[in-house]
Amino acid sequence: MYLLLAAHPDGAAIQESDAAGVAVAEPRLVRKAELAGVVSVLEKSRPRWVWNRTQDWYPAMLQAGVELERCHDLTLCRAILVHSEFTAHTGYARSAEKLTQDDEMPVPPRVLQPPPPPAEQDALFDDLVPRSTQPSLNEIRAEFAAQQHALGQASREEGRQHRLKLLLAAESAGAMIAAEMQFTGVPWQEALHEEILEGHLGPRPPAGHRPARLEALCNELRGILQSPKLNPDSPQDLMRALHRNGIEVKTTRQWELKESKHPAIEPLLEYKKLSRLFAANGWSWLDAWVSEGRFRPEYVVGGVVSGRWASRGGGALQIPRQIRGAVHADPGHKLIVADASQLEPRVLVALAQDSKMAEAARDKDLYAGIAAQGFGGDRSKAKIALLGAIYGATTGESGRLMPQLTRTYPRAVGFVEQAARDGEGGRTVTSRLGRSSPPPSERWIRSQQSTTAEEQRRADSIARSRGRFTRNFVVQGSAADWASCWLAELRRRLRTARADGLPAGELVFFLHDEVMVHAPTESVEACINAIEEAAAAAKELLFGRVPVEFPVSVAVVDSYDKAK
DNA sequence: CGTCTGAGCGCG
DNA sequence: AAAGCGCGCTCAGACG
Repeated sequence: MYLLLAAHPDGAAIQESDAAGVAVAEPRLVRKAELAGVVSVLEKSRPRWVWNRTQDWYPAMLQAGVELERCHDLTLCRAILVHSEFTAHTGYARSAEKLTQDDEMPVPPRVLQPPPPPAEQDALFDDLVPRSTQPSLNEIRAEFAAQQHALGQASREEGRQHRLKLLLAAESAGAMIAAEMQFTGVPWQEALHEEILEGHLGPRPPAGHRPARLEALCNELRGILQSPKLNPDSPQDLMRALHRNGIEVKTTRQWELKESKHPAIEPLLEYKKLSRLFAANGWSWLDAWVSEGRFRPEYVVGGVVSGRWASRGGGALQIPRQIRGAVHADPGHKLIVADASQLEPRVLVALAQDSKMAEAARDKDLYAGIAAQGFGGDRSKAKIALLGAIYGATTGESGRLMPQLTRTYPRAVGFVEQAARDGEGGRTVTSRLGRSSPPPSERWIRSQQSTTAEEQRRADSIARSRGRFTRNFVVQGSAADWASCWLAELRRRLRTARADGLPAGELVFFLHDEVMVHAPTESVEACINAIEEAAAAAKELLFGRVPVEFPVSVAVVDSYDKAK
């Protein structure tokens, strides 16, 4: 059962349709004030809600205490279907404008409208219905029908249609999970965060001032470098001061500074580290992003072309290890932090069906397995070589190890090499579930008409760059497919437990290949089972019964810094 | 005054 | 030794 939901001048319009997007009942108009109640009643028949964008509707419903099971996010699904190679031959994809590699927009609007301005926090029920211009019910129905039709035309070869359908469901589930996690928030103890800050920086300084510890280091540097007005935050200023003191660096990056033995280096590196903490995750960050013991970041599902999530505000996907101690479970609760070990190389094994590498992947530590098979037991070499293959390294140690890797694993290396050649040649590549890379950038297209030798060199460089992108895309994108399925399967299991009246954890954080569940202590064991079952289910959904393991490492902790 | 870019560094 | 993929954020500095 599909329920289409659209904004309407008086509130919202709801209409039931079949799987093809054909209306099977009259539309029903619902006033704003009644929407949450009506939706909550309709939810009992477990429909799939079809709406333009999850973030226009779902956050306000969560505020009103209404949780939903499933949806079809037309905007996210459109972005996938328009670009997917599995539907490239359909009228739907052909008539759509494509974004290119250098575009910013997630998807060009056709039926669907641009995003509304950010919602006002204090007008909850007004926001239950999106205010700005929104597609009408007819437009929603037409777009849904067009998407379902395109999906039906997708190639059935090798289960492609099924995989793409799965991707759309997982992406839509992801949108709901993102809204739910933002609503729930990451448990964050401000007092612990402040302790960490004070321990490193000293007491909170007045606005516009450096904390005591940074001030002291700054003065020390000014003395050592004989530069009384030095601003260590200015790379240019700093560079000049270093050169005046005979420290001949080309950049002021950490690794390059570490080369030098000069007495200024140690306090400088210390300054940089602390100044980063102060600027990026200091007291102002705490003021801006943490309230009532929760950090509520905004996730951007589909924010990365590969299918990974991005985030907006608060740097949610870059919580530094330094401050992870502030992420702390509530009383009577635990944090369950699970990550998929060495996800990308394992995904490569399954994609390439490399049975030799699959043997190595039977080891809980894949890199150790690889090391044993061809790198004389040297784990770090094995790791560098394999990551180099996935990223397209050509120089340095990683580049030197490539021939050895290729000899041992011709299928796995051949798979990423093919993706690289496709990208260099301007073709698109596709993840396991059917998310395709964007077509080449304008630069790539223009560079093809090069005539002079100089232009040709430039063109080769642009092509190789695109090759590295597509090489990585197939692996990163398929890993993102896996992670989306993992997340959706985990959510399903947690919801089932809760519906059965059992104590159940809540998903509170997701980071590419890692999830965090905040769980009542008595539910920890069940949560761990759910996490592991979901991982196994995700593998089977993507690859079927292949002899490749996707082990999950699970830590049950009070605070995030104790995981890993 | 605001907006943009590059450097640098945080995360996977 | 510091590369090869994907991001977001802050600051300095340049520009309009």
